[in-house]
Amino acid sequence: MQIGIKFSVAIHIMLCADVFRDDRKLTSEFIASSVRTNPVVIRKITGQLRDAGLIEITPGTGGLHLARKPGKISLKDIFLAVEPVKGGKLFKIHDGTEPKCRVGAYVPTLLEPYFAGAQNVMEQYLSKSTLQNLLDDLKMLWP
Amino acid sequence: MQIGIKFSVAIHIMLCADVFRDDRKLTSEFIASSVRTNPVVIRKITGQLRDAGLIEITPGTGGLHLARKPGKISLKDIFLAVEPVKGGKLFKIHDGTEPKCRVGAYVPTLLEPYFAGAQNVMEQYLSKSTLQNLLDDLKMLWP
DNA sequence: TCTCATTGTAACCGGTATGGTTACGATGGA
DNA sequence: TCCATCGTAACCATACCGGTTACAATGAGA
Repeated sequence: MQIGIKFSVAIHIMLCADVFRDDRKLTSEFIASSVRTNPVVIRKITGQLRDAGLIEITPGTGGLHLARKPGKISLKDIFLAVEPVKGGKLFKIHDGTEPKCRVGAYVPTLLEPYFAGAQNVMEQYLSKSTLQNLLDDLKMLWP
Repeated sequence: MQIGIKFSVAIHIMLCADVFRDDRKLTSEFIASSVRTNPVVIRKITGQLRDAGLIEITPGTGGLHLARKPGKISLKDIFLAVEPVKGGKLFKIHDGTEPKCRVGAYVPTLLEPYFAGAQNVMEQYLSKSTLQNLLDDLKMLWP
């Protein structure tokens, strides 16, 4: 079990959106060439980022840009935009347990807050890192 | 994308192991009746818990018991025992990105520490909750 | 030694998610 | 009107999930 690549690709897209902002029109074709995948894969993800209000896309002509400053976009924003976490719960809990059993009857209720807490600290952590942080790091890596 | 029910079932098994310790022999059949699933599902998970050194199982005769005190078993121990997180990395990162691109060339390296950090805080959180905490909570729920 | 409840494990199955691809209509500026 | 581009549906191969059947191996007790 792993969280899929849509999250990392989405971040890749957002970084391109800022870095190439003044240099070129950011088409799905160009971004796909940087990610090395199919343009439709990019368009599916940009669609989700747009729905979440993180980017704006010009249909027809083409091109996209960030909807807010990179310092105001967190990794949590991006994560929630593209990862289909069913019902917002990262951890599944088995249900339909035996109600006559001293353990089975309570397990789902019991686990709920523990799982919610674990998910919460992770999202909290992601919300503290912004696109700006990544951009700063990226520029440090450039020759 | 969600983390599967093996984790919650594994916790369920561990709770049974302690609660019914002195009352009955803990067969996969009995545990399955509490979880309301197939005994083989239980045996597959108990096999992983045994391999991780969290429980001991008597083949032939049947029955299982905790390998250490509930206060010494954390949710992280259980999580790592049963969830097949490939390569230990919770977040996948797309690879094969365009090396000639100022963004593509660095994205995988760039994201690594952010993702590791997010995974780390979650596991850290899980490591702070023990089976004993759950047992205490459970007893509070009993009539 | 034989019996029998139990565990370990392989094989299989339907359902669903993933990641990618093709195809085509809709959009909007030149 | 033309044309590059986006939006979206449809499709595909692969993998994973959760469960099920089947059967050999185990070990206590008659």
